[in-house]
Amino acid sequence: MPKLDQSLLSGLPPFSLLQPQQIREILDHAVSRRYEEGATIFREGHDADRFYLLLDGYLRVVRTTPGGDQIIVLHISPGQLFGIAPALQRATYPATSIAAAESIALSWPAGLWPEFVSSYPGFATESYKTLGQRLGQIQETLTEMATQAVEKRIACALLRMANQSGRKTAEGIEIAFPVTRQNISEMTGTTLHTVSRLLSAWQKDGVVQSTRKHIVVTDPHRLVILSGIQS
Amino acid sequence: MPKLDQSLLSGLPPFSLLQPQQIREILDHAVSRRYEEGATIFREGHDADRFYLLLDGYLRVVRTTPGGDQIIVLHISPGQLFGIAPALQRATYPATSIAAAESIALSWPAGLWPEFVSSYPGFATESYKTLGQRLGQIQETLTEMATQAVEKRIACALLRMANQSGRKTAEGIEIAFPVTRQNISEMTGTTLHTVSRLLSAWQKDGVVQSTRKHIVVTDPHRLVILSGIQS
DNA sequence: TCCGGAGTTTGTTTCAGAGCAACGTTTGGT
DNA sequence: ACCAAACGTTGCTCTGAAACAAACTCCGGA
Repeated sequence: MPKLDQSLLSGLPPFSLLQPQQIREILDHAVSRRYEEGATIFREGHDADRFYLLLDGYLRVVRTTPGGDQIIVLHISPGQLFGIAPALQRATYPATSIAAAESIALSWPAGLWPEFVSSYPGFATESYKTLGQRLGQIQETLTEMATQAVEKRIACALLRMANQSGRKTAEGIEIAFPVTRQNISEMTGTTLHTVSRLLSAWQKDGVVQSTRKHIVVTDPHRLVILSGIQS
Repeated sequence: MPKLDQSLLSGLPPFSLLQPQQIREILDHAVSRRYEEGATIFREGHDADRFYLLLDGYLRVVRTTPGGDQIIVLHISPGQLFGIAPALQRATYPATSIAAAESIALSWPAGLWPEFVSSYPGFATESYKTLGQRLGQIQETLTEMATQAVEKRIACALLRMANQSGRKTAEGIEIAFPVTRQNISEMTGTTLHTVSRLLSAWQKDGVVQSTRKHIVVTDPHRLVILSGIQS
């Protein structure tokens, strides 16, 4: 178990109002674990017995259809709570979460949630705020999926990843975790073939630059235009 | 303002644990309003200054794209809280809600939410439970949208409406509020043309029976098969 | 009773994108 | 250093569903 430090939590919104003593309490009850790329943190349908906080890395939250198709519902970045089904009175997790890159997460038993909410000021507020954002985000994805053509959906997906995890580099905005064409197709409800073709075309146009599992958005502005977002 | 009665609330999950005195308090702060079919309760992007409870009728929760396309994110049935953006620390509503049939709703100022949560036992728990279900439901719709063909999506949409608002009649399960082909197309991300064709075909096969704005599922079992759900 | 608009049906045309197939390339394990 | 597996590319075909077009039917209001 890695060494845990107060500073890990004190900078994060759900815990930022707390006293050092309280943070110590929280860490005392936490289990810390490292997950390799591709490892599963919890599975859809399993007992929702813990809730989690991602310290480092990136996660994919994934649902599988009875037919075996997968789709990526959202990504989790460091500092975010996830697997908070227990807070919503759910008996089981509604989706699977998988490490997109090597990741570290803390977790607590589900039974501790009410205690966190009542004992730690701002914790409930911040958690439900996150939840609200997530709900809004999914609604947006749904809308997009229902109304936009494949090309725009893929552009949006790239922009969303760039926004959430983008590192600025000399060439452009680099997506901070490994992404395959298959992954993008699972975010947009298309096939890896179509994604591959589009990415090639965009690369030719100088909008993106990609090697296997690694994407840099070289011309964000043009991608925004392709995504069809206006404002 | 219609007359409000204790029994209106005492049977609903968020309030079922409360004392008559507490319910009286809640009603004292509530505003009750009637909405005609097609009326807007609140609009996407507007200040989230109230939260609501649907007493009677049915609502559509709708999002509009910059391009002017609409999609129906979910339906609200009597007894459900809605417009609870304030509870999620959102400044604005993320979607528009429209009365699908003549409806009656109570509402309270956003500022009262924290008080409800702290004063009324079980209120927070039940509300967040509803929220969890809704999140799960939207994730499911998203998955469906991303992986299933139009025919299956429409079958699923019909089943969902039948489930949520179905009245058992001699002919089958009747959807309790007015639905146009256009509406169904907005739930499934297709065109009213495609919906019309499919509904006609299914009518010929004896699976559904529909007149304008009114649908009865005559053979639910066959519709389940068409929807591709297995278990 | 007639009119107009909202909702529905049906036919035809068109094309984006899925499906299939085959091949190329990178990567990590032994 | 090699091999196998994972990942990516590209061409071709074919179909599901959108787009376009044109009536038809029902309903409420003047």
